[in-house]
Amino acid sequence: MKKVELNKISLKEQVREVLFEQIISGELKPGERLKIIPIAESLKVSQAPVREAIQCLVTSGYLELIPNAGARVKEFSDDEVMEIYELRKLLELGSLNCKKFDHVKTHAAMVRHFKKMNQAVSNNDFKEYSIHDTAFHRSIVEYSGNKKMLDIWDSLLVPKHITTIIRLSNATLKEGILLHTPIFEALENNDIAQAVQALKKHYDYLNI
Amino acid sequence: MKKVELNKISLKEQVREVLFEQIISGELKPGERLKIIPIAESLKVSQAPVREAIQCLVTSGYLELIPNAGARVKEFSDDEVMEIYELRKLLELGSLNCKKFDHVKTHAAMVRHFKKMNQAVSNNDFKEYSIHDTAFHRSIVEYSGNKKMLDIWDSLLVPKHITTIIRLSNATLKEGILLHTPIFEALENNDIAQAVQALKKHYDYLNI
DNA sequence: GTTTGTGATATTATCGATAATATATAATTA
DNA sequence: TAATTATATATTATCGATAATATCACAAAC
Repeated sequence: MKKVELNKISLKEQVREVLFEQIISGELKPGERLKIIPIAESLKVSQAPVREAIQCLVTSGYLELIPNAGARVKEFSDDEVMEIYELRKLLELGSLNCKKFDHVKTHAAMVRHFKKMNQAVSNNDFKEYSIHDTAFHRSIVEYSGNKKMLDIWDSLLVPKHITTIIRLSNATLKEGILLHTPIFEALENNDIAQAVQALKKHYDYLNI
Repeated sequence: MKKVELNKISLKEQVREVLFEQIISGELKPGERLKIIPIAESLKVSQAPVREAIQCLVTSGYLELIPNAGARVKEFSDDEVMEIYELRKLLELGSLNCKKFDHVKTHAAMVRHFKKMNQAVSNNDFKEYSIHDTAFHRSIVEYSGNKKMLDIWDSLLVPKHITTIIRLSNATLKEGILLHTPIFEALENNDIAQAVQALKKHYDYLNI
């Protein structure tokens, strides 16, 4: 019988996933340097796949490259964080106005994540809250019908995640719930204009 | 005296630039495969820098990677092109509404490029027209004050360039001029709302 | 005539070594 | 002591070779 190996992912890709996980989990902190040989040894691969994985993460904007001095986890200034939020707002509002925007699917996803967000508030579970808050917003862009738009929205996620996970408190969670309610209520009524207003208010509240 | 070598760019970066140039110039056509060893030999470098340059271009979305079968110049479907235009429209309109948007600098740049566009129409120079058309739109995003926004806008440029350069005719050039005039006239009067309307009309004309 | 199998070839993915460069430490001078 | 230089060490950038995988052409079977 022929030996079949489906889904055999390249080492480069596997290394990239490991490093990505370490970046968003905070195990690798902003500013921290990534050294090729130690990483290669710990993962029991040669330098090449590690180098390539790092290159990918640099191009994606998660790492910063200092020539001949390696890559570090990118640090985001307040200005950059503000830029990223501005873009998120723009993309989410733009998604609502896309011709192919599917408000039914968006609303269904929102109901699901909104419930989880409420549970997370009860349990004081910041991480869980953060996950569903993100998914809530993502669903708007997801059903815009514009894949490239979603790619770009996703690319803004890591810096957002890194910089906000620390600042969450129970009070902000409860405020968060209040900000999201009007958005999917508007979509429940198939009122896009109203949803746009509610989303604008959400971001206004964050001074964006 | 100590020998200083400024601007010594890595081979990977140099290879990336060469390949990038070949992609936007059309020398490498959509769908065409990039083979590492021939490229390495022709540029007189080893495989590693070529591989890394290709990885970068894949991550940037200019090339497509088929595992164990190399990279090809990405082909863009009509749907994808439409998505890209939707995003351009969104980013340019969003830029006009940015807090830090500098309409004075934008207008100055526009005047410059508008003149060149008119010259290009007289000379029937499609390439020159295309360059200044792009620069015209880019200046809106450039002076939005949001660098990340400009990065994203730039990343949409290659597919746009590849897919439109072919379709230009003298008639479309003349139409183009008419579409751009109201935009910078609005900015001349410091009327952002009017500029937004003019830009929307421009994209409406293209059915976006 | 179409499908399936087989081997030859081409190409990518990965490897570990070396050259180029930066960083850290010690020695030297003012 | 502070600044400078020399030396040692660490790390990246690049290299060319090998292993793994895909592609192609052609023969054999149905």
